[in-house]
Amino acid sequence: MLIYNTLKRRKEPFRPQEPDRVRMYVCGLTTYDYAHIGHARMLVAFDVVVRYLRHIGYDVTYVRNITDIDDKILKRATETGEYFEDLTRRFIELTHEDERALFIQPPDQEPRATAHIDQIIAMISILIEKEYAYKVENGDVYYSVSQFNGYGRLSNKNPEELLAGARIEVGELKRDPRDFALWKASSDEEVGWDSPWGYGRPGWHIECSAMSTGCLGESFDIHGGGSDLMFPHHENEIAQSEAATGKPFAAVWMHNGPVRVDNEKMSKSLGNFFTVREVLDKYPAEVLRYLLVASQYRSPINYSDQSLEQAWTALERFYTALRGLDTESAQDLVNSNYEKAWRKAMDDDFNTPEALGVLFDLVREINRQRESDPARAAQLGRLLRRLGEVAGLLQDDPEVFLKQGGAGAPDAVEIDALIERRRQARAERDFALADEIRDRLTAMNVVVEDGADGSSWRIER
RNA sequence: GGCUGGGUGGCAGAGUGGUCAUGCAGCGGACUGCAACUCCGCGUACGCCGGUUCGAUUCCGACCCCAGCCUCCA
Repeated sequence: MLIYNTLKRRKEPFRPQEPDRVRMYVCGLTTYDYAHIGHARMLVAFDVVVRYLRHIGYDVTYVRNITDIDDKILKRATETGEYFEDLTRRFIELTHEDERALFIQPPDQEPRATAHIDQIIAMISILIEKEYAYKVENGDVYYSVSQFNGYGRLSNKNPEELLAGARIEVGELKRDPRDFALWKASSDEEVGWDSPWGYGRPGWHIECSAMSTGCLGESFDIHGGGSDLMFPHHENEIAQSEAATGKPFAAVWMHNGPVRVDNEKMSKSLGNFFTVREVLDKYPAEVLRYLLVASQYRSPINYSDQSLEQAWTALERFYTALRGLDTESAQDLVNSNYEKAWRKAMDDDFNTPEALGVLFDLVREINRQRESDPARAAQLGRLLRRLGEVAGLLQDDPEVFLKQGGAGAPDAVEIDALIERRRQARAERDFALADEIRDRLTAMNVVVEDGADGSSWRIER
Protein backbone atom coordinates (compact mmCIF):
# COMPACT_ATOMS: atom_id res chain seq x y z
CA MET A 1 0.00 0.00 0.00
CA LEU A 2 1.56 3.26 -1.16
CA ILE A 3 0.47 6.66 0.09
CA TYR A 4 1.70 10.02 -1.15
CA ASN A 5 3.20 11.78 1.85
CA THR A 6 3.25 15.55 1.46
CA LEU A 7 6.05 15.70 4.01
CA LYS A 8 8.30 13.63 1.74
CA ARG A 9 6.78 14.81 -1.53
CA ARG A 10 6.62 11.24 -2.82
CA LYS A 11 4.70 8.03 -2.46
CA GLU A 12 5.98 5.67 0.21
CA PRO A 13 4.92 2.31 1.62
CA PHE A 14 2.38 2.81 4.39
CA ARG A 15 3.53 1.45 7.76
CA PRO A 16 1.45 2.48 10.75
CA GLN A 17 3.10 2.54 14.17
CA GLU A 18 1.06 -0.43 15.30
CA PRO A 19 0.81 -3.17 12.67
CA ASP A 20 -2.97 -3.45 12.45
CA ARG A 21 -4.16 -0.13 13.74
CA VAL A 22 -4.28 3.27 12.03
CA ARG A 23 -4.74 6.53 13.87
CA MET A 24 -5.88 9.29 11.59
CA TYR A 25 -6.84 12.92 12.08
CA VAL A 26 -8.43 15.18 9.49
CA CYS A 27 -9.16 18.90 9.75
CA GLY A 28 -12.91 19.29 9.49
CA LEU A 29 -15.09 22.32 9.00
CA THR A 30 -15.57 25.65 10.65
CA THR A 31 -19.30 25.61 11.11
CA TYR A 32 -20.87 28.96 10.34
CA ASP A 33 -22.30 28.28 6.87
CA TYR A 34 -23.57 25.53 4.59
CA ALA A 35 -21.04 22.96 3.42
CA HIS A 36 -19.96 23.47 -0.20
CA ILE A 37 -18.61 21.10 -2.83
CA GLY A 38 -15.03 21.73 -1.77
CA HIS A 39 -15.90 20.54 1.72
CA ALA A 40 -17.71 17.57 0.23
CA ARG A 41 -14.60 16.64 -1.65
CA MET A 42 -12.48 16.60 1.48
CA LEU A 43 -15.11 14.61 3.35
CA VAL A 44 -15.48 12.06 0.55
CA ALA A 45 -11.73 11.76 -0.09
CA PHE A 46 -10.96 10.80 3.49
CA ASP A 47 -14.10 8.71 3.75
CA VAL A 48 -12.71 6.58 0.94
CA VAL A 49 -9.31 6.43 2.65
CA VAL A 50 -10.92 5.16 5.85
CA ARG A 51 -13.20 2.71 4.01
CA TYR A 52 -10.30 1.25 2.05
CA LEU A 53 -7.93 0.98 5.02
CA ARG A 54 -10.69 -0.87 6.86
CA HIS A 55 -11.37 -2.97 3.77
CA ILE A 56 -7.79 -4.24 3.76
CA GLY A 57 -7.98 -5.10 7.43
CA TYR A 58 -6.83 -2.11 9.46
CA ASP A 59 -8.55 -1.09 12.65
CA VAL A 60 -8.89 2.63 11.93
CA THR A 61 -9.51 5.31 14.52
CA TYR A 62 -10.73 8.27 12.53
CA VAL A 63 -10.90 11.68 14.19
CA ARG A 64 -12.27 14.71 12.38
CA ASN A 65 -12.67 17.91 14.31
CA ILE A 66 -15.16 20.74 14.24
CA THR A 67 -13.95 24.30 14.69
CA ASP A 68 -16.80 25.87 16.60
CA ILE A 69 -15.07 28.98 17.89
CA ASP A 70 -13.42 31.36 15.48
CA ASP A 71 -13.53 35.02 14.48
CA LYS A 72 -15.66 34.25 11.43
CA ILE A 73 -18.18 32.43 13.56
CA LEU A 74 -18.39 35.39 15.94
CA LYS A 75 -18.77 37.79 13.03
CA ARG A 76 -21.53 35.71 11.48
CA ALA A 77 -23.29 35.34 14.83
CA THR A 78 -23.32 39.11 15.15
CA GLU A 79 -24.85 39.36 11.67
CA THR A 80 -27.58 36.82 12.31
CA GLY A 81 -28.17 38.03 15.85
CA GLU A 82 -27.69 34.54 17.27
CA TYR A 83 -25.59 33.45 20.20
CA PHE A 84 -22.54 31.84 18.58
CA GLU A 85 -23.28 28.41 20.02
CA ASP A 86 -26.76 28.46 18.53
CA LEU A 87 -25.26 29.31 15.17
CA THR A 88 -22.67 26.53 15.27
CA ARG A 89 -25.16 23.99 16.60
CA ARG A 90 -27.43 24.79 13.67
CA PHE A 91 -24.73 24.38 11.04
CA ILE A 92 -23.22 21.30 12.63
CA GLU A 93 -26.60 19.62 12.31
CA LEU A 94 -27.03 20.82 8.70
CA THR A 95 -23.54 19.56 7.82
CA HIS A 96 -24.30 16.20 9.37
CA GLU A 97 -27.38 15.99 7.16
CA ASP A 98 -25.25 16.63 4.08
CA GLU A 99 -22.74 14.01 5.19
CA ARG A 100 -25.44 11.40 5.62
CA ALA A 101 -26.86 12.24 2.19
CA LEU A 102 -23.43 11.71 0.65
CA PHE A 103 -22.95 8.32 2.39
CA ILE A 104 -20.05 9.69 4.41
CA GLN A 105 -19.47 7.47 7.41
CA PRO A 106 -19.21 9.42 10.64
CA PRO A 107 -15.75 9.68 12.19
CA ASP A 108 -15.08 7.71 15.37
CA GLN A 109 -14.59 10.96 17.23
CA GLU A 110 -15.68 14.44 16.29
CA PRO A 111 -14.02 16.74 18.83
CA ARG A 112 -15.11 20.36 19.07
CA ALA A 113 -12.74 23.13 19.98
CA THR A 114 -15.01 24.59 22.66
CA ALA A 115 -15.00 21.24 24.46
CA HIS A 116 -11.18 21.17 24.54
CA ILE A 117 -10.36 24.56 26.02
CA ASP A 118 -8.62 22.91 28.99
CA GLN A 119 -6.30 20.91 26.73
CA ILE A 120 -5.64 23.96 24.60
CA ILE A 121 -4.69 26.01 27.66
CA ALA A 122 -2.50 23.17 28.93
CA MET A 123 -0.62 22.97 25.64
CA ILE A 124 -0.09 26.72 25.46
CA SER A 125 1.24 26.64 29.03
CA ILE A 126 3.80 24.04 28.07
CA LEU A 127 4.83 26.07 25.04
CA ILE A 128 5.32 29.16 27.20
CA GLU A 129 7.24 27.13 29.75
CA LYS A 130 9.53 25.75 27.04
CA GLU A 131 9.89 29.28 25.63
CA TYR A 132 8.26 28.44 22.35
CA ALA A 133 5.56 30.99 23.11
CA TYR A 134 5.22 34.33 24.81
CA LYS A 135 2.50 36.50 26.23
CA VAL A 136 2.26 40.14 25.24
CA GLU A 137 0.85 42.99 27.29
CA ASN A 138 -2.68 42.96 25.85
CA GLY A 139 -3.17 39.31 26.85
CA ASP A 140 -2.47 37.69 23.46
CA VAL A 141 -0.12 34.73 23.35
CA TYR A 142 2.04 34.12 20.28
CA TYR A 143 4.05 31.18 19.05
CA SER A 144 7.68 32.04 18.42
CA VAL A 145 8.44 30.62 14.99
CA SER A 146 12.17 31.37 15.18
CA GLN A 147 12.44 29.00 18.16
CA PHE A 148 11.26 25.97 16.19
CA ASN A 149 13.86 24.18 14.21
CA GLY A 150 12.37 22.86 10.99
CA TYR A 151 9.61 25.37 10.48
CA GLY A 152 8.60 25.21 6.82
CA ARG A 153 9.45 21.52 6.40
CA LEU A 154 5.97 20.46 5.32
CA SER A 155 5.31 23.24 2.83
CA ASN A 156 8.97 23.43 1.82
CA LYS A 157 9.23 27.08 2.69
CA ASN A 158 12.38 28.86 3.69
CA PRO A 159 11.94 30.54 7.11
CA GLU A 160 14.19 33.42 6.04
CA GLU A 161 12.12 34.15 2.96
CA LEU A 162 8.98 33.91 5.03
CA LEU A 163 10.41 36.60 7.25
CA ALA A 164 11.07 38.85 4.28
CA GLY A 165 7.50 38.57 3.03
CA ALA A 166 5.60 38.91 6.30
CA ARG A 167 4.26 42.10 7.85
CA ILE A 168 3.05 42.88 11.33
CA GLU A 169 -0.43 44.34 11.24
CA VAL A 170 -1.18 47.53 13.06
CA GLY A 171 -2.11 46.76 16.63
CA GLU A 172 -0.34 43.38 16.76
CA LEU A 173 2.36 42.99 19.35
CA LYS A 174 4.32 40.14 17.78
CA ARG A 175 8.07 40.02 18.15
CA ASP A 176 8.47 38.43 14.73
CA PRO A 177 6.10 38.85 11.77
CA ARG A 178 5.99 35.07 11.28
CA ASP A 179 4.65 34.46 14.77
CA PHE A 180 1.01 33.46 15.06
CA ALA A 181 -1.59 33.70 17.80
CA LEU A 182 -2.17 30.82 20.20
CA TRP A 183 -4.53 32.80 22.41
CA LYS A 184 -6.40 35.99 21.64
CA ALA A 185 -7.56 38.29 24.38
CA SER A 186 -11.32 38.96 24.39
CA SER A 187 -12.99 42.05 25.71
CA ASP A 188 -15.57 41.65 28.48
CA GLU A 189 -18.51 41.64 26.10
CA GLU A 190 -16.87 39.16 23.71
CA VAL A 191 -16.95 35.35 23.91
CA GLY A 192 -14.07 33.93 25.91
CA TRP A 193 -12.70 31.68 28.61
CA ASP A 194 -10.54 32.38 31.62
CA SER A 195 -6.91 31.45 31.27
CA PRO A 196 -3.55 32.09 32.98
CA TRP A 197 -3.13 34.96 30.49
CA GLY A 198 -6.54 36.45 31.10
CA TYR A 199 -9.93 36.20 29.45
CA GLY A 200 -9.69 35.16 25.79
CA ARG A 201 -10.20 32.54 23.11
CA PRO A 202 -7.91 30.07 21.32
CA GLY A 203 -6.26 30.59 17.94
CA TRP A 204 -7.25 28.24 15.17
CA HIS A 205 -3.97 26.35 14.79
CA ILE A 206 -3.60 25.33 18.46
CA GLU A 207 -7.09 23.84 18.46
CA CYS A 208 -6.07 21.13 16.01
CA SER A 209 -2.80 20.40 17.82
CA ALA A 210 -4.63 19.98 21.13
CA MET A 211 -7.51 17.94 19.71
CA SER A 212 -5.39 15.62 17.56
CA THR A 213 -2.83 14.76 20.21
CA GLY A 214 -5.58 14.66 22.81
CA CYS A 215 -7.61 12.10 20.87
CA LEU A 216 -4.85 10.08 19.22
CA GLY A 217 -1.68 10.59 21.24
CA GLU A 218 1.46 12.59 20.66
CA SER A 219 2.47 10.68 17.53
CA PHE A 220 -0.03 9.22 15.12
CA ASP A 221 -0.15 7.82 11.59
CA ILE A 222 -2.03 10.06 9.19
CA HIS A 223 -2.99 13.70 9.22
CA GLY A 224 -5.22 14.91 6.40
CA GLY A 225 -6.91 18.02 5.13
CA GLY A 226 -7.36 20.25 2.12
CA SER A 227 -4.25 21.33 0.24
CA ASP A 228 -5.04 24.92 1.11
CA LEU A 229 -4.41 24.12 4.77
CA MET A 230 -0.83 22.99 4.23
CA PHE A 231 0.48 26.45 4.93
CA PRO A 232 0.21 27.95 7.43
CA HIS A 233 -2.26 25.77 9.32
CA HIS A 234 -0.56 22.38 9.13
CA GLU A 235 2.90 23.87 9.32
CA ASN A 236 1.86 25.59 12.55
CA GLU A 237 0.32 22.41 13.92
CA ILE A 238 3.64 20.63 13.49
CA ALA A 239 5.53 23.48 15.15
CA GLN A 240 3.15 23.58 18.12
CA SER A 241 2.78 19.86 18.65
CA GLU A 242 6.40 18.85 18.24
CA ALA A 243 7.61 21.73 20.36
CA ALA A 244 5.16 20.82 23.11
CA THR A 245 5.67 17.05 23.11
CA GLY A 246 9.22 16.73 21.84
CA LYS A 247 7.97 13.84 19.68
CA PRO A 248 7.33 13.51 15.95
CA PHE A 249 3.74 14.55 15.21
CA ALA A 250 1.98 12.87 12.25
CA ALA A 251 4.01 10.41 10.17
CA VAL A 252 2.07 10.84 6.93
CA TRP A 253 0.44 14.04 5.67
CA MET A 254 -2.29 13.72 3.06
CA HIS A 255 -3.79 16.66 1.18
CA ASN A 256 -6.80 16.53 -1.10
CA GLY A 257 -6.96 18.73 -4.19
CA PRO A 258 -9.25 21.70 -4.72
CA VAL A 259 -12.56 21.88 -6.55
CA ARG A 260 -12.53 24.48 -9.26
CA VAL A 261 -15.19 26.44 -11.06
CA ASP A 262 -14.18 27.95 -14.38
CA ASN A 263 -10.58 27.09 -13.62
CA GLU A 264 -10.57 28.96 -10.31
CA LYS A 265 -10.61 27.45 -6.87
CA MET A 266 -14.06 27.23 -5.33
CA SER A 267 -13.84 29.14 -2.09
CA LYS A 268 -15.77 31.25 0.29
CA SER A 269 -13.48 34.20 -0.26
CA LEU A 270 -14.10 34.14 -4.02
CA GLY A 271 -17.79 33.59 -3.45
CA ASN A 272 -17.96 31.11 -6.33
CA PHE A 273 -19.05 28.14 -4.30
CA PHE A 274 -21.97 25.77 -4.70
CA THR A 275 -23.40 24.30 -1.55
CA VAL A 276 -23.98 20.58 -1.25
CA ARG A 277 -27.64 21.36 -0.70
CA GLU A 278 -28.14 23.20 -3.96
CA VAL A 279 -26.53 20.38 -5.91
CA LEU A 280 -28.65 17.77 -4.16
CA ASP A 281 -31.77 19.68 -5.15
CA LYS A 282 -30.98 18.86 -8.77
CA TYR A 283 -28.96 15.65 -8.69
CA PRO A 284 -28.98 12.40 -6.73
CA ALA A 285 -26.33 12.44 -3.99
CA GLU A 286 -24.62 9.45 -5.54
CA VAL A 287 -24.00 11.46 -8.71
CA LEU A 288 -22.06 14.06 -6.76
CA ARG A 289 -20.24 11.33 -4.89
CA TYR A 290 -19.31 9.67 -8.20
CA LEU A 291 -17.99 12.94 -9.58
CA LEU A 292 -15.79 13.32 -6.51
CA VAL A 293 -14.26 9.84 -6.70
CA ALA A 294 -13.85 9.86 -10.48
CA SER A 295 -10.68 11.90 -10.08
CA GLN A 296 -7.64 11.01 -8.00
CA TYR A 297 -7.99 12.69 -4.60
CA ARG A 298 -4.95 14.94 -5.06
CA SER A 299 -5.96 16.26 -8.50
CA PRO A 300 -8.07 19.36 -8.94
CA ILE A 301 -11.66 18.72 -10.01
CA ASN A 302 -13.43 21.06 -12.34
CA TYR A 303 -17.02 21.37 -11.23
CA SER A 304 -19.76 21.97 -13.79
CA ASP A 305 -23.23 20.79 -14.75
CA GLN A 306 -21.62 18.92 -17.60
CA SER A 307 -19.36 16.96 -15.27
CA LEU A 308 -22.39 16.07 -13.12
CA GLU A 309 -24.30 14.92 -16.20
CA GLN A 310 -21.38 12.71 -17.21
CA ALA A 311 -21.26 11.26 -13.71
CA TRP A 312 -24.97 10.48 -13.88
CA THR A 313 -24.58 8.74 -17.24
CA ALA A 314 -21.72 6.65 -15.91
CA LEU A 315 -23.81 5.56 -12.92
CA GLU A 316 -26.66 4.65 -15.26
CA ARG A 317 -24.32 2.23 -16.98
CA PHE A 318 -23.47 0.60 -13.65
CA TYR A 319 -27.07 0.34 -12.51
CA THR A 320 -28.26 -0.90 -15.90
CA ALA A 321 -25.78 -3.76 -15.56
CA LEU A 322 -26.92 -4.48 -12.00
CA ARG A 323 -30.58 -4.44 -12.99
CA GLY A 324 -32.36 -7.75 -12.56
CA LEU A 325 -29.40 -9.52 -10.93
CA ASP A 326 -29.98 -11.36 -7.69
CA THR A 327 -26.77 -10.13 -6.11
CA GLU A 328 -27.99 -10.83 -2.58
CA SER A 329 -28.03 -14.58 -2.82
CA ALA A 330 -25.25 -14.96 -5.39
CA GLN A 331 -22.03 -16.57 -4.32
CA ASP A 332 -19.36 -14.04 -3.42
CA LEU A 333 -16.34 -14.15 -5.71
CA VAL A 334 -13.21 -13.75 -3.65
CA ASN A 335 -9.86 -12.67 -4.99
CA SER A 336 -10.81 -12.77 -8.66
CA ASN A 337 -8.59 -11.10 -11.23
CA TYR A 338 -10.99 -8.17 -11.17
CA GLU A 339 -10.56 -7.76 -7.46
CA LYS A 340 -6.78 -8.04 -7.76
CA ALA A 341 -6.68 -5.34 -10.41
CA TRP A 342 -8.99 -3.16 -8.32
CA ARG A 343 -6.81 -3.61 -5.27
CA LYS A 344 -3.68 -2.83 -7.23
CA ALA A 345 -5.26 0.47 -8.23
CA MET A 346 -6.43 1.30 -4.71
CA ASP A 347 -3.10 0.27 -3.22
CA ASP A 348 -1.45 2.91 -5.35
CA ASP A 349 -2.39 5.94 -3.28
CA PHE A 350 -6.14 5.33 -3.55
CA ASN A 351 -6.33 5.53 -7.33
CA THR A 352 -10.11 5.57 -7.55
CA PRO A 353 -10.30 6.48 -11.28
CA GLU A 354 -8.27 3.42 -12.19
CA ALA A 355 -10.31 1.33 -9.76
CA LEU A 356 -13.49 2.55 -11.46
CA GLY A 357 -11.96 1.45 -14.76
CA VAL A 358 -11.79 -2.08 -13.36
CA LEU A 359 -15.43 -1.80 -12.26
CA PHE A 360 -16.39 -0.87 -15.81
CA ASP A 361 -14.56 -3.98 -17.05
CA LEU A 362 -16.73 -5.87 -14.61
CA VAL A 363 -19.82 -4.23 -16.08
CA ARG A 364 -18.89 -5.40 -19.57
CA GLU A 365 -18.33 -8.93 -18.31
CA ILE A 366 -21.72 -8.93 -16.58
CA ASN A 367 -23.44 -7.79 -19.76
CA ARG A 368 -21.67 -10.48 -21.78
CA GLN A 369 -22.63 -13.22 -19.33
CA ARG A 370 -26.12 -12.27 -18.30
CA GLU A 371 -27.92 -14.26 -21.05
CA SER A 372 -25.66 -17.29 -21.20
CA ASP A 373 -24.76 -17.65 -17.53
CA PRO A 374 -27.08 -15.67 -15.24
CA ALA A 375 -25.63 -17.20 -12.08
CA ARG A 376 -22.16 -16.01 -13.04
CA ALA A 377 -23.52 -12.57 -13.92
CA ALA A 378 -25.13 -12.33 -10.48
CA GLN A 379 -21.84 -13.28 -8.82
CA LEU A 380 -20.04 -10.61 -10.77
CA GLY A 381 -22.78 -8.19 -9.82
CA ARG A 382 -22.30 -8.98 -6.17
CA LEU A 383 -18.57 -8.34 -6.56
CA LEU A 384 -19.33 -5.05 -8.31
CA ARG A 385 -21.45 -3.89 -5.42
CA ARG A 386 -18.95 -5.02 -2.82
CA LEU A 387 -16.08 -3.14 -4.47
CA GLY A 388 -18.30 -0.16 -5.25
CA GLU A 389 -19.16 0.15 -1.59
CA VAL A 390 -15.56 1.09 -0.75
CA ALA A 391 -16.02 4.17 -2.90
CA GLY A 392 -19.44 4.67 -1.32
CA LEU A 393 -21.19 3.82 -4.58
CA LEU A 394 -23.63 1.30 -6.09
CA GLN A 395 -25.58 0.50 -2.94
CA ASP A 396 -28.92 1.72 -4.28
CA ASP A 397 -31.65 -0.45 -5.79
CA PRO A 398 -31.07 -0.24 -9.57
CA GLU A 399 -34.77 0.22 -10.25
CA VAL A 400 -34.93 3.08 -7.79
CA PHE A 401 -31.84 4.73 -9.18
CA LEU A 402 -32.88 4.45 -12.82
CA LYS A 403 -36.44 5.56 -12.24
CA GLN A 404 -35.66 8.67 -10.28
CA GLY A 405 -36.00 11.93 -12.11
CA GLY A 406 -35.17 15.43 -11.12
CA ALA A 407 -37.99 17.77 -10.20
CA GLY A 408 -41.32 17.05 -11.92
CA ALA A 409 -40.73 13.35 -12.40
CA PRO A 410 -43.64 11.50 -14.02
CA ASP A 411 -45.85 9.17 -12.05
CA ALA A 412 -44.64 5.55 -11.94
CA VAL A 413 -48.13 4.07 -11.73
CA GLU A 414 -49.16 5.88 -14.90
CA ILE A 415 -45.99 4.75 -16.66
CA ASP A 416 -46.51 1.13 -15.65
CA ALA A 417 -50.05 1.27 -17.02
CA LEU A 418 -48.81 2.60 -20.36
CA ILE A 419 -46.08 -0.07 -20.46
CA GLU A 420 -48.72 -2.74 -19.93
CA ARG A 421 -50.96 -1.39 -22.70
CA ARG A 422 -47.96 -1.33 -25.02
CA ARG A 423 -47.12 -4.91 -24.11
CA GLN A 424 -50.58 -6.01 -25.16
CA ALA A 425 -50.33 -4.09 -28.42
CA ARG A 426 -47.00 -5.69 -29.21
CA ALA A 427 -48.34 -9.13 -28.37
CA GLU A 428 -51.09 -8.47 -30.90
CA ARG A 429 -48.43 -7.16 -33.29
CA ASP A 430 -50.16 -3.80 -33.40
CA PHE A 431 -46.89 -1.94 -33.78
CA ALA A 432 -48.52 1.31 -34.77
CA LEU A 433 -50.25 1.50 -31.38
CA ALA A 434 -47.12 0.28 -29.56
CA ASP A 435 -45.07 3.05 -31.13
CA GLU A 436 -47.72 5.61 -30.35
CA ILE A 437 -47.60 4.63 -26.67
CA ARG A 438 -43.82 4.76 -26.74
CA ASP A 439 -43.98 8.25 -28.21
CA ARG A 440 -46.19 9.29 -25.33
CA LEU A 441 -43.72 7.85 -22.87
CA THR A 442 -40.86 9.57 -24.64
CA ALA A 443 -42.71 12.84 -24.24
CA MET A 444 -42.75 12.09 -20.51
CA ASN A 445 -38.96 11.56 -20.54
CA VAL A 446 -39.39 7.85 -20.15
CA VAL A 447 -37.21 5.46 -22.14
CA VAL A 448 -38.61 2.02 -22.81
CA GLU A 449 -36.29 -0.94 -23.10
CA ASP A 450 -37.69 -4.20 -24.47
CA GLY A 451 -36.03 -7.30 -23.13
CA ALA A 452 -36.57 -11.02 -23.52
CA ASP A 453 -38.88 -11.09 -20.50
CA GLY A 454 -40.89 -7.91 -20.89
CA SER A 455 -40.15 -4.22 -21.03
CA SER A 456 -38.44 -2.06 -18.46
CA TRP A 457 -38.20 1.68 -18.30
CA ARG A 458 -36.03 4.44 -16.93
CA ILE A 459 -36.06 8.19 -16.77
CA GLU A 460 -34.21 9.95 -19.57
CA ARG A 461 -32.62 13.20 -18.52
C1' G B 1 9.16 36.53 -7.08
C1' G B 2 9.53 31.74 -3.79
C1' C B 3 7.39 26.90 -3.10
C1' U B 4 4.04 22.85 -4.92
C1' G B 5 1.28 20.31 -8.61
C1' G B 6 -0.10 20.13 -13.66
C1' G B 7 -0.40 20.46 -19.39
C1' U B 8 -2.99 13.23 -22.51
C1' G B 9 -7.65 11.98 -28.32
C1' G B 10 -14.33 16.25 -29.14
C1' C B 11 -15.14 16.23 -23.38
C1' A B 12 -13.85 13.90 -18.59
C1' G B 13 -9.82 11.15 -16.67
C1' A B 14 -5.87 7.04 -15.50
C1' G B 15 -1.25 5.23 -16.92
C1' U B 16 3.24 3.45 -19.21
C1' G B 17 10.32 3.29 -22.06
C1' G B 18 8.24 -0.69 -27.28
C1' U B 19 0.32 -4.88 -28.23
C1' C B 20 -5.34 -2.26 -24.10
C1' A B 21 -6.92 2.48 -19.52
C1' U B 22 -11.82 3.65 -18.65
C1' G B 23 -16.54 6.63 -19.15
C1' C B 24 -19.31 10.08 -22.30
C1' A B 25 -19.87 11.78 -27.34
C1' G B 26 -18.91 10.08 -32.70
C1' C B 27 -18.55 6.23 -36.75
C1' G B 28 -19.38 1.00 -38.70
C1' G B 29 -21.58 -3.80 -37.59
C1' A B 30 -24.65 -7.48 -34.59
C1' C B 31 -29.19 -7.82 -31.81
C1' U B 32 -34.42 -5.55 -32.36
C1' G B 33 -41.07 -5.45 -35.63
C1' C B 34 -38.63 -0.34 -35.39
C1' A B 35 -36.01 1.59 -31.29
C1' A B 36 -33.62 1.61 -26.60
C1' C B 37 -30.35 -1.42 -23.65
C1' U B 38 -26.32 -4.62 -24.72
C1' C B 39 -22.29 -6.80 -27.50
C1' C B 40 -18.21 -6.61 -31.43
C1' G B 41 -15.05 -3.24 -34.08
C1' C B 42 -13.01 1.82 -35.29
C1' G B 43 -10.05 7.00 -34.15
C1' U B 44 -2.10 7.23 -35.69
C1' A B 45 -4.05 11.56 -27.88
C1' C B 46 0.08 12.59 -25.14
C1' G B 47 2.26 21.63 -24.59
C1' C B 48 7.00 23.21 -27.37
C1' C B 49 12.35 22.44 -28.46
C1' G B 50 16.61 19.68 -27.70
C1' G B 51 19.18 15.24 -25.41
C1' U B 52 19.74 9.92 -23.77
C1' U B 53 17.95 5.32 -26.23
C1' C B 54 17.48 0.39 -31.23
C1' G B 55 12.83 2.91 -29.58
C1' A B 56 10.00 8.35 -25.39
C1' U B 57 3.79 10.66 -24.22
C1' U B 58 6.69 8.05 -20.36
C1' C B 59 13.82 9.43 -18.46
C1' C B 60 17.06 14.27 -18.61
C1' G B 61 17.53 19.69 -19.77
C1' A B 62 15.62 24.38 -21.51
C1' C B 63 11.23 27.02 -22.78
C1' C B 64 5.92 28.31 -22.95
C1' C B 65 1.25 27.98 -20.52
C1' C B 66 -2.26 26.80 -16.32
C1' A B 67 -3.63 26.16 -11.22
C1' G B 68 -2.74 26.13 -5.81
C1' C B 69 -0.13 28.12 -1.46
C1' C B 70 2.85 32.34 0.32
C1' U B 71 -3.74 36.60 4.12
C1' C B 72 -9.19 33.57 6.04
C1' C B 73 -10.27 29.04 3.23
C1' A B 74 -11.60 21.65 2.56
